[in-house]
Amino acid sequence: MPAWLFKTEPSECSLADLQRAGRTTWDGVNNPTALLHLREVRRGDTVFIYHTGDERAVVGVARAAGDPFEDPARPGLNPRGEPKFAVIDLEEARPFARPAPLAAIKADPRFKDFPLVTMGRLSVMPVPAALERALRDMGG
DNA sequence: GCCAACGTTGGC
DNA sequence: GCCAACGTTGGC
Repeated sequence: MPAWLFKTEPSECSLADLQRAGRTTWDGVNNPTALLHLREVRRGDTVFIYHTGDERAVVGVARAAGDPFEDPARPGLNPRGEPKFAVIDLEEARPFARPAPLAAIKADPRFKDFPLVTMGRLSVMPVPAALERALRDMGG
């Protein structure tokens, strides 16, 4: 099952918020590359949640509750005739026993090509299977 | 608060 | 279509 990493500012939508809400629509992705990745997520996929700002750590994991769909709040088509903005529902958010800090991820050579390290502004990215195992080892 | 990286916008 | 200016993200 593919895995992904979503970034969020915890003051906007934290892992605890996701947990509290149960099933939550993940919206607000604007970056074209991030949207390309978001459209590839499928129901049941694993979604690691990363907190930006002061925390800077992968804090837990959730599950895609369905496939991506057009953002009802932002209708409109891109130049290729597809809906411009996509969103997805997440569920089953649960925290890691120990958050995996960005500093530890950066220090681990297995992550040297991971977009979280190499590409600061990407908010949705694929997590290769080997790195999914590495993240679970680090975090719980 | 600063800055690097990247995207977007608008004049030409 | 080019490119300079500006905006945004997010670490430091």
